[in-house]
This record gives sequence, C-alpha cells and structure tokens, in this order.
Amino acid sequence: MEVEPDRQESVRLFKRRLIRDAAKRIFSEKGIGGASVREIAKAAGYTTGAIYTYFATKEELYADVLRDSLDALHDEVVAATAAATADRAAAALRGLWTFYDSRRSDFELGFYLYGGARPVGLTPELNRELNGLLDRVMDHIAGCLADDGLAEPEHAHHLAVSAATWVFGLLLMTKTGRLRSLGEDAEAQLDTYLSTLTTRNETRKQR
Amino acid sequence: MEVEPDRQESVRLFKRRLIRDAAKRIFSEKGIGGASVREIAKAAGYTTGAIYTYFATKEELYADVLRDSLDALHDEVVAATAAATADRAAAALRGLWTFYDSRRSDFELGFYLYGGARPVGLTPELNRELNGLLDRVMDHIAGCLADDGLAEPEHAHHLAVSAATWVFGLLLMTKTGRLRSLGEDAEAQLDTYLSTLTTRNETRKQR
Amino acid sequence: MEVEPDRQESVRLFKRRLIRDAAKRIFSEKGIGGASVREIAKAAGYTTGAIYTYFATKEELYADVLRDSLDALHDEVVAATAAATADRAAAALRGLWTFYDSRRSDFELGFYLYGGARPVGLTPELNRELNGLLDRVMDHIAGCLADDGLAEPEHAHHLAVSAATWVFGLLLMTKTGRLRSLGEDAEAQLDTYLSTLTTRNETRKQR
Amino acid sequence: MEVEPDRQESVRLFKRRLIRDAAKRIFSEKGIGGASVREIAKAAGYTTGAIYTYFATKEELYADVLRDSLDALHDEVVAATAAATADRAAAALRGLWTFYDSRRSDFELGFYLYGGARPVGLTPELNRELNGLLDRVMDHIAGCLADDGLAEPEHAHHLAVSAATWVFGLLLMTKTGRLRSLGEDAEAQLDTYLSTLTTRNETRKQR
DNA sequence: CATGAATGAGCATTCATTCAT
DNA sequence: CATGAATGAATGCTCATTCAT
Repeated sequence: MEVEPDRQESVRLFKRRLIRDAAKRIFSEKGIGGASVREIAKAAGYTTGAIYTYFATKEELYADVLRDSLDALHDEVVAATAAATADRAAAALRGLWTFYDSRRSDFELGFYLYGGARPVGLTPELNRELNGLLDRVMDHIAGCLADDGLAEPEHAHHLAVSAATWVFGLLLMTKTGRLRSLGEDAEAQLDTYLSTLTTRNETRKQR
Repeated sequence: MEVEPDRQESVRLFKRRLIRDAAKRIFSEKGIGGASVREIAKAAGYTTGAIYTYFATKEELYADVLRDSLDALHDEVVAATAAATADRAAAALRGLWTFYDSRRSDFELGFYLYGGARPVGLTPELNRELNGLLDRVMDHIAGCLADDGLAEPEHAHHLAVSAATWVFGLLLMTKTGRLRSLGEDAEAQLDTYLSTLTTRNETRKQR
Repeated sequence: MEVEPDRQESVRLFKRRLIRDAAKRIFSEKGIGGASVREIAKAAGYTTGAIYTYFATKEELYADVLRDSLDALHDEVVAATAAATADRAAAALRGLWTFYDSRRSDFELGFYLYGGARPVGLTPELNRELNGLLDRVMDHIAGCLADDGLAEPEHAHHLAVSAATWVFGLLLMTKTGRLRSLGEDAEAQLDTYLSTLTTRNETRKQR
Repeated sequence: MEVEPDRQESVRLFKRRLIRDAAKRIFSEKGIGGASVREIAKAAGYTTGAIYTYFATKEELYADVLRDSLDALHDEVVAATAAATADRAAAALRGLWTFYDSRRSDFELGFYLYGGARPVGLTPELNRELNGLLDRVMDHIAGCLADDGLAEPEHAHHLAVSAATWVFGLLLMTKTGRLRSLGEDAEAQLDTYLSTLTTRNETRKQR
C-alpha cells in the first residue's frame, strides 16, 4: 500500500518551503551575493547535496524565493487597499512601501534577479512569470488611481508605474542609508509625495 | 638625497588614477561583482601585488572609483544646469538621469557601496566624505528648484531629494529591465514627471 | 502462500536484464565514465535505489554488462565463421573487428574493467568467468586457424592471440582517433593484415 | 636591479617540471581518471590553487605530461635504433614496446587523451602538435623498415602503422591483464611477431 | 616600488550509496 | 520490492590577499 500521493507531495512542498525560508534568512543576513548554497543548506538543517533534491540550481532557489516574495507583495498591496475606503491609491503605494521596508532582503532580491541584466540564468518562461507578477501589482495600483479619480483610465498605468518608481527609489535610498545621510526622513517624504498625488486630483477636478 | 615629497606624492596620485581608471573600465565590462583584482591590475599595466601598494583593499579601490564618480556626477549636473536658461531644475534632474544612464557601472557602484549596511569596509570618514559629495549634488538641485520658483527655500531640499529619489527609482527600474517589461519607456516617464514639476509651479503661482 | 521460487528467480533475472540493457544504452550515449546510476535507473524505468536491489554496486553492473558483451562477441564471431566456407580465420577476425567497431561502448568497457589492475571490484570468481569467456573466443579463432591450415594445432592458440592482439590494437587506434590522424584507414589495414596471414599460409604449403 | 629573466624563466620551467612529474606519479598510482588536481598538488608539495599558476587547466597539465611522454618515446625509439646494426625495424618496435612496458601510466595517458573522442578540451593546435609527435615516431619506424628491405618506400608507412598497431595491441592486452589470463607471454609473442617480419623479408627476397 | 608565486578558504555542483517508509 | 530523500565526500576552479625577492 502506497503512501497517499497527495500527502507525499505536500511533504515535499513543505520541505521546499523550509529551504526557501532558510534561504531568505541567509539572504537577509549576508546579502544575496554573499549567500552560498552550503550556508543555506546548513540553515535549513540539511547537507549541501540535499538542496539539489528540491532545487536543481542555485538560481532556481533564487527564483522560488522571489516568486514567493512577489506573491506576498501582491497580497499585501491588495489587502492594504481593501482596508481603505478613500484614497485607495495612497493606501496601495503605502502598502508597497511597508512591504519592502519591513523585509530585509526582499527588495534586494527583487531587483537583483528579476529581469536584470546581470544575473541571468532564469529561463525565459520563469522570467515572464515573474514579470507578470509585478505587472499584476502595477495593474492593481492603476485601478486604484482610476477609482480615486486621480487618472483617466488610459493614463492610469503610466502614472502607476511612475508612482511605484518613486516608492522604489525611496526604498533604494533608505536601504542604502542615503536618505538618512541627506537628513531626510522616509515617512515624511512619503507623506509629501502622497499628498501631492491627492492635490493634483483636486486641481484636475476644479478645472 | 630625497626626491621632493610633493613630486613623490603627485606621482603616487597619478598611479592611483591609472589603477582607478582601469578598475572603472573593468567594472563596466564585467560588472562590479565580476571584476577581479587580477584583471584590474592587468588592465592598469600592473601585476596583482602592485595594486596593494596603492589600495589596501579591494573595497578601498571601490571607494576611490565611487568618489571619482560622484565628483563627475556633480560636475555634470552643474554643467547641465549652466547650459539652461529656464527650467534649471528640470535640466539638473535630466543631467542626473543622463549621467547614470550612460555609464554602465556607476549606478550599480554607487548604490552597492555607498553607506549601505552590506558592503562595509568604508571607514567612517570616507563614508562621511562620500555622503557629503552626494549632498552637494542635492543642494545644487535644491538651489535650482528655488531659482525656478518651484519651491520655497525652506522646502527646496526636501523636494530635491524627492525628485532625485524618483530619478534613482527610474534608473533602478531601467537597469534591471523592469520598466521595459512593464511596457513603459524611460524617456516618456521622465518627460511626464518633469512636466508635472513645472505644472505644479504654475498652480502655485496662480494662487 | 509463496510464489514458485523458479518463477521468482526468472522474474528477477528479467529485471536485471532490463537494467543491464538500459545501462548499455546509457554507456553508448555518454561513455562509461559519464554514466551515472541515476541516469541508468531512469532509463530502465526505475528509481535510483531500486538498482541496488539487483546490483550491489555500480561495478557489479559494469561486470554484468561486460559479461553480456563477451557472450555476444562469442556468438558473433562464431556466426561470422559459420557463414564462411574458406578463410574461416579471416572471417573470425573480421567478426571480432566488426563487433567492436559497431558498438560504441563495448570495447571501452571490455578493456577498462576486464581484469585490469585499475578498476577492481570484480570478485576473483567473476574475473575468472570473464577471462574464460574471452578464452573461448580465442580458442574458436585458434580452431579456425588450424582448420585453414594457417597454423599447426600446437601453435594455433599462440597465433590466435597474436592476431586478436593486432585487431585490438587497430580498434584502439581507431577509437582514439590516432589512425585517422596518421593518415591510415582501418579497412585497408585490415585487408593487408588478413591477406598477409593467407600469404604466409601459401608460403608454408610450398615448403 | 632585476633578477635575470633567464634564471627566472628557468626556475618557472623547473617548477612546472616538478608538478608534471608529480602528476605522472599520481597518474600511475590512481589512473588518469582517478587523479585529482588536489592530489597532484599535494604530491608536488603545493596547495591546490598554486597549480593554476603553472597550468591554466587540468587538461593543460595532462597535455604537458603527454607531450613530455611522446618526446621521450621518440628519443627512446631513435636510441634503440641507433644501437642496432641490423634489424633496425625490429629494434625500433622493441623500443616502442619497452618504453611503454616500463612506464606505468604513459600508455594509458597517451591513449586517453591523445585525439580521442572522449576527453576533448585540447585545443586544435595542441592536438595537432601531439599528433605530429606520434607521426614522427611512425616515420622513423617506416624508415627503418625501408632500410631493412622489409618494405618498399611507398608501403613503409602503411606497414609501420600496422606493426605499431600490433605493439599497441600487445600493450593493451598486457596492461589490462588479459594476455596473462590467456596463458600467453608478452616477450614470446613479441619474438614471434618480430621474427615473422624478418621471415617475410626473406620470402620477398627469394622471389 | 614592483613582481608574481603561493596560500587557503570558498564556490556550485555531482554522485555512489544508504535507508526509512 | 520500490521509492526518493539524504548523505558526505569529492571535483575543478577562483580569488583576495600576502610576502620573499
């Protein structure tokens, strides 16, 4: 009598998750470039070789961590929006900020691997999948902008990308310590930027 | 009989420059992570060990390249501004964009090393120096914003950082290939953002 | 209630054969050094661990493939002889050549493992068995030489080994690419060698 | 004042030789497939990385060992010939035999690396160089055959390759233990084969 | 001041084999 | 019997750094 295949599969997935979480932890501690398979394996309670039962390649492991991260990002941005009655776009962008601000390595990971020129190795399909995940987030923000009356539908995507670009820039400056060194505060900057978005709205309405 | 100490020192600086320029070249070609001291040495016409006469550490070499880069950035932004009669802030921000867009590795270098928690090795003084260099750039942009009537003097720095943040975000998204994957175009985004700055100006004036 | 032991045993042998054939296929494709147990198992429709139910060791699997190969060699040499009415020895030697020439890995396998000092792991009995298989081939060739009047019975074995030695040398030079690099052709060499054997015969007869 | 470049270069060559000799020793002990760079380094009194100062690649090390071996082979065959007044071809072939018989790994090495299909990686030029070295040996043997009146000049090369083929076959059978298992003796086989060459000569003359 | 040999730790990956299920 | 996860040692190779010359 065989073990139920579903249970077997779910155990496998659980273990993959264990390794993925260990990888995340190590990425946070040592940075992505500094994380070795050896160390990830040890952190997950495995020997080096065992990792390759679950991930064919270090890059495949990267990709899985990243996919998980982008999934969580989408969920968090959507949740942040759902909690808001007005100013949904501001809520979404704040969600984007909060998500990456509170996670040590996700931001670095996302911009290191995802479609970047440098550390290729992702299969094209995988690359497309990850691109699609980010696109979904952008579409959601675009929808919020349109709902709030901050942009006409045909310009919403353009503006959503622009706003997300600013948030990513803020994250970059914060994580690398520049913002602090320039005597600026992330939250204050965020408040200013988001209020500018709203102001623009009122300007548009008045016309 | 000793050589004049000044001459000695200037020769030393000259050779440091030779090595730094070689490093820059290699960084551009192979990326910063992919550049080995061996290769930089060879490109500079030295053997491996000689590098360590001028730079105690690979990171110190990084820092020197970065200092040079920030110096050049400042010069370019100032030059871009000087060429403009109106919309000086837009010209400065465009200069910021152009500088990093046209240099393969400077952006990567700047945000990898500069003040970040990860790749330590910078002495605190050096760190302060590099921060100061960036600050000068921000101050210049702030001045332009004030000159253009885009911000009151006491808010100019805050806005300058915000605008630079957006440009850095755009660079990040461009260099990692995300912008393209989202179907957006860097130049178009830049145009939109800069025209928004100007529009806001007019709004302020009308009040 | 137990299964009839004979049937059990024959099933076991059948499965061994399945694995052995898969191993052969993989050996041909990847070379003997490049074949992993994993890959052989997959080609046989088994998982890795299952192989070890049938073969205690990778080397034991090697040995089984080799035994099968020597068996087939004997059959082919005998068949080649049976088809010939005259010059039976030449036919046998040509059969020896053809057998190894047309099989990608058998020659490599035979001389890699068989009795060599290097890759031990063959039990002495097994070693003796394999030696015996080769000996049978040599005896057959010796018989042909005697039948053809090319050697007196007491010298036939000595000459058979000499002739086989030459064929093995030709295979070695062909498979390693040397013959081609020396500007020589295997078939032409073979023709010359075999005709020399016949000529010697006539010489002996004339005396 | 710099070190004399000649001395420096000769030291380098000497150390290369040390490593090459260590490699040879390890090849003999463990077989070529079983020799790791680590082990060779240790045997040479170096750490692993140091090997790569002298040889860019494991294969380059292989190639150097092989080149050295083929050079020595040529010298030994020529020397064996020079010592003989009559039957120079027999002397050359005996030299071929003796050379490889007395060296544990040279034979395996030669046929493993040299132009074989399996372990490529040799640059084409290198491959050609090594082929040329063997060709020189063959030409020498061909010259001896012609001198001895054993072959007309236009057939000498063909016959030289045939004879060398036989010797290589004998080496193969000896080194893998087969000859002994067949109850045959290498020296006796060699005597028979060489005397056949001579006999053929007389036959030709009588005609 | 410059050389380049040498170090030694590190890397991703592979693989024969074992064993709990 | 069969599975496939897990082991642990091994492999070729790289690289920042040191130091005798």
